[in-house]
Amino acid sequence: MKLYNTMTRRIEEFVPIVPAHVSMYCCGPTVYNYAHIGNLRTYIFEDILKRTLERAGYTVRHVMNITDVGHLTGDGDDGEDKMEKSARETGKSVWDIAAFYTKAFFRDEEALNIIRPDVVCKATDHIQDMIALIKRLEDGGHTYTSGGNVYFSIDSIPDYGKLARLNLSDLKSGARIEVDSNKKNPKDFVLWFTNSKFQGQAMTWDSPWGVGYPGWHIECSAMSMKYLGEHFDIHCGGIDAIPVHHTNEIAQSEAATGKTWVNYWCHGEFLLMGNAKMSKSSGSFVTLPVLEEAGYNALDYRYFCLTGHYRSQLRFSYEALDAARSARQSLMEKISALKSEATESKDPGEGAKAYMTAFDEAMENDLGAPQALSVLWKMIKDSTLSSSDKLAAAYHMDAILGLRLSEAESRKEETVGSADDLRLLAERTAAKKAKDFKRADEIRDELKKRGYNVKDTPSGAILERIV
RNA sequence: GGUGCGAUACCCAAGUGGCCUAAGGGGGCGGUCUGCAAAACCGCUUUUCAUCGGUUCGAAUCCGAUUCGCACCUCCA
Repeated sequence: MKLYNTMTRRIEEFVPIVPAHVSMYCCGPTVYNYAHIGNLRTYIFEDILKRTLERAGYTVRHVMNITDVGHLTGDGDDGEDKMEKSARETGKSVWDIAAFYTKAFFRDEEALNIIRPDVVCKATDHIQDMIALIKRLEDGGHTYTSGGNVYFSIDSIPDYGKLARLNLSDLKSGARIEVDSNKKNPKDFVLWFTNSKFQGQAMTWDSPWGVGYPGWHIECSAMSMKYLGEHFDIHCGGIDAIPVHHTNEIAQSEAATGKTWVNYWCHGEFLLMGNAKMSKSSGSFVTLPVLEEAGYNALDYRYFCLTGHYRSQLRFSYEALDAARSARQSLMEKISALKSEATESKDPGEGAKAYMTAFDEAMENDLGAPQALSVLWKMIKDSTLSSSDKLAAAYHMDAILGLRLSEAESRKEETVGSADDLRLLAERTAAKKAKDFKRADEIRDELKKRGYNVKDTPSGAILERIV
């Protein structure tokens, strides 16, 4: 299994800390709003990574956090809590907001056939773990208190910014924002707030430094170490997390333990909307339910994501999504036909196995999903393979692709349409036989109005729901 | 101002020194089948990889310049 590691900027052979086992932490959603399809692209990438690791023979322990304490918005470390803002705008409590959007998030994940992580941990359930970690940093001399807040001092460690390859002297902190005057170094960041210029925070906890709430980065360090240990294999997220969030996570985690924290850093690229990235803060964004209401299946979006490499920007457009939908529907149609032709389930023959191997090789080479998908199509169209072999190979591939191919309806079992619809269909068949084509076409039009296409297959006419 | 990344045929998108006269999908066109359609199947849409120059026996792939686009240095997947 080969993976691109952001830390080394190279594709490396993956070597786990514990043989045959992978510990993987993924930055989860901040639940103050719906996830948009750009967010979801990253979770699809992580799901594909996990499935591929399992195919490669590893047992994966997958941990994801839910940021329900809210990251801040606006200027520097002293902004307004997004959850507070959302709560104020909707008139609900911050706890209600978090619960509502957490539920919505997992509904989207389910629709996209993303396997639920082994551990899903909420920040608000782990405040004591964060406090303990901050205490440890304080004892190690990595913190200072200023203006009521506890800061992490980046000058207390030798290699701050190594993931992002930040050149500290060239950075213009404050080029776009005002620097917090309490900071000794502009890149220092808050571990614990007791002093916010926004009063009336609903979420506060007691701590050795006073009543307040944790900074943005400490939750991922505290929870990942709690569930995966102080040294684990893979940490995932979106590329935007590299220069600040992951950089600070590394700083505080390695300062606390004094050793390497994570071996492999994997980042998913952005989904572009037109020519710009999709973002929550810009106000307008597309969610999965928006696509579903427009008549797309969530899996059309999953397929769309698979057509591009996870480390390349992918441009979203409805034209591209239409293409993905056509391709996926055609694939389901072919699987459906194979299901009715396949005779017995046995070990696939050599020809099919060659495709399966090519598929796995593409996936295990830094997740070459687009190439893997092309292997699937070539296999499907290979006339030298039996239907049984094709079906077995397709299922093997779908264990990673996650397109729910096995749920394609078999033509044999297909019973689309009500009794009345089927009676009409039979009447059309009779009319055709009697060469009453006028009547036959009338019935076909009527069925179309009812939402079905009529398909004349070698084994007789069938109905297909118009999507 | 600094730092990364990208530009591939009608569209999306792989490929990163010879197996590339560029995978796969979508769309379009033509054909087979059909009473006609739809579906299915077959073929075409492809000597071409932003531009210019260089390295090399050989470049979409490496180097340099140019143009355009994106991202990050503020929260963001």
